[in-house]
Amino acid sequence: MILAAHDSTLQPAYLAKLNDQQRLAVEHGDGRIAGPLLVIAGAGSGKTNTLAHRVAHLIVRGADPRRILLMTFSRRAASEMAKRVERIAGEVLGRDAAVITDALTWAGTFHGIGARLLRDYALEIGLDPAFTIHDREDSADLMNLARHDLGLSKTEARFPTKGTCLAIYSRAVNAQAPLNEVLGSVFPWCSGWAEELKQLFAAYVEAKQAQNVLDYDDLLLYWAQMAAEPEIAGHLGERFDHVLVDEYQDTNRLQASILLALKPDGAGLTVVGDDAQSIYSFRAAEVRNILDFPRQFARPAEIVLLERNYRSTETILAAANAVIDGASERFTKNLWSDRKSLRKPELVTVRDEADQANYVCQAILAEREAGTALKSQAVLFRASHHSGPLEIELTRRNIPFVKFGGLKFLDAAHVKDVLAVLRFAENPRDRVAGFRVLQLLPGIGPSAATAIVESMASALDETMGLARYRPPQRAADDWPGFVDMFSQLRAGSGKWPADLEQVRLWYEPHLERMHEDATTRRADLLQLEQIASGYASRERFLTELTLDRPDATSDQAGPPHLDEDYLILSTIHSAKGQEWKNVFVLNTVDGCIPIDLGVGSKDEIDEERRLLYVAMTRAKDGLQMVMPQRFFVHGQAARGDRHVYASRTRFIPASILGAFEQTTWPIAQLAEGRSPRPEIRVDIGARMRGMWK
DNA sequence: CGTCAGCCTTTTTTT
DNA sequence: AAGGCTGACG
Repeated sequence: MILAAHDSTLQPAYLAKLNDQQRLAVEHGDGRIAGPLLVIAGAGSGKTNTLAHRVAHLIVRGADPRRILLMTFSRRAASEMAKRVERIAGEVLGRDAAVITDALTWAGTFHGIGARLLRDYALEIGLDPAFTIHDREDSADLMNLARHDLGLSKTEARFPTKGTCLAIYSRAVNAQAPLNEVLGSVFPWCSGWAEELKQLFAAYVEAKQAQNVLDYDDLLLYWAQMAAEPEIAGHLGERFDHVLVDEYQDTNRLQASILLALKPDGAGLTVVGDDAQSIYSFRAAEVRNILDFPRQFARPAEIVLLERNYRSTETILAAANAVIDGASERFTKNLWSDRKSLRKPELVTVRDEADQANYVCQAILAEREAGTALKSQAVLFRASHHSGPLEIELTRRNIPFVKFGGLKFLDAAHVKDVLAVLRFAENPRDRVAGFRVLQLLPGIGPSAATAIVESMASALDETMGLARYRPPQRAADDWPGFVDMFSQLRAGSGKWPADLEQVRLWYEPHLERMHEDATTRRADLLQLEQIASGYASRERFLTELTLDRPDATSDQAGPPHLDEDYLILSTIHSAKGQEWKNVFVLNTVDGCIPIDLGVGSKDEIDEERRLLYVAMTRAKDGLQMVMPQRFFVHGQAARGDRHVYASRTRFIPASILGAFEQTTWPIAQLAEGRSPRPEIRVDIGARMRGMWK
């Protein structure tokens, strides 16, 4: 033993801080490569902490950190994990810990790790290592090109849109299921197009290969294919002594097959998750992955259950347990906590979304007066747009906030434009990028852009092909400047992030020509330059930005500085793994959660229930769930704008109301002796408008 | 060929 | 409420 100096009979102090179950998980194999381990970790049960301890323990016991593969759901989670590992290992190893944990280089998301491995093995699997990665929008655009080429956009009956096509493709890849099965079970309204879709997907795959681009799914698919190749599989598996996976309930079949290929006997494999928090089945996540894990190997996995919750008060947990108890199928038992509290979670009835926004604002400010920083409070919601009215109200009242989930600033047209220029320079075969960039020039539309891209593809050297092209008369003025910039970027004197500044300077005149609000947009580009300076090279920047997009939108409220206090707004999905002292859940009504889309199969409804459970279990001390009674619905030409009335979410039936405190806001409505108003309401405003329609 | 205006559908969550 | 497709105009 290399680290014999550390007496193994003497327990390191960090182990004493864990409970029995946690210690079992940490000490499994006691630092050596052991059989597979499954940790079922309920919400707030110290999951991250336990996993970090396990990694630290492995290192303390002599494992080589460069040979530990740690896969988390987001990069934020990965760096958080690395920090904790360093702190824990530091207790034993002292100053050396920082050096040792710096060597924990294989920590990241499945997709991020996949991208790195594919660049590494590119030559062995016939891939050009300079590949660029398409995000979902880019993929959809490429799908659309193929869709047009095949004449599918002009069919008699409506062919599925680019987004739907991509969703079908992605589902089939990630679930490892045949097209017909996917169509039948998830996209029944597209079943009639099976043959055309097959053709389309074949063309899509060919286009990706011709252009040397990979989409998100490819990062897993190529990895899985590579790992299925016996010679490479051996090499790959040898590379890592320990493989640890967090949030295993949200992995799909493709990811499970990668793990199995990496460690066929499960040796050194640890997975952690909670089936009650599985909320990504729309992404083909497969709960069966975690349920079936123990039986997957010749040597069955050991199972450790973490059921003690350290996060929430008893009353919050009681309410959350009551909600999840209604689920039809479940693996884990109820969590328990000994954090006493007299305060039950609140169910707050408000009149409409405007009142909801007002209520939340005043409640948040009241909590802050009572000493809870804005940062310790969060507002969660099912769909990104649910927070719209609240965002307006927060801005009006000058309450700083940061929103996670939903549209990101990377999706803004001007940011995409600039990134497309960089990607086009990085990989001139990337047609989606080229197409977008070329059409920025006035006088160049779809057909000229196609011609240019073709001319580049047929030339030996892309830059030469570009330079040789004679632009249309109307584009003549802007053409030389563009070619100039492109050549310089291609020549790649390697000055990063100077490249980005050069692109911005070129782009600014176009920005002003195309957008009214050029000033605010330019601010975004400057922010992008800030972000860019944190990356070592153009390739790293492009790859990592695509795989791990900064998720807060820079908002009208202005990007809060790091030292400032700000409120957190987040979709429930993006709130995964986080916790706050005080949590508000918006729109706790049927139609919002569960969301009222499509038919809503039993499985889908179950997932919505788990979503509400995840939202509730984010709260440590205070939980308030707001129920607006009516919603304003736009559109529907026949009816015009109108109100619809909502009722309490079906996941909180009358039988469990006892777990909640029910209140109404504004309080005036509860005035003494005032009887409840009849449920008849008239929207006078809509009537007045209706008079003129 | 490029651009702009108007009509139609679609409508969640994310790597 | 937004994006995509079509058709008319320059």
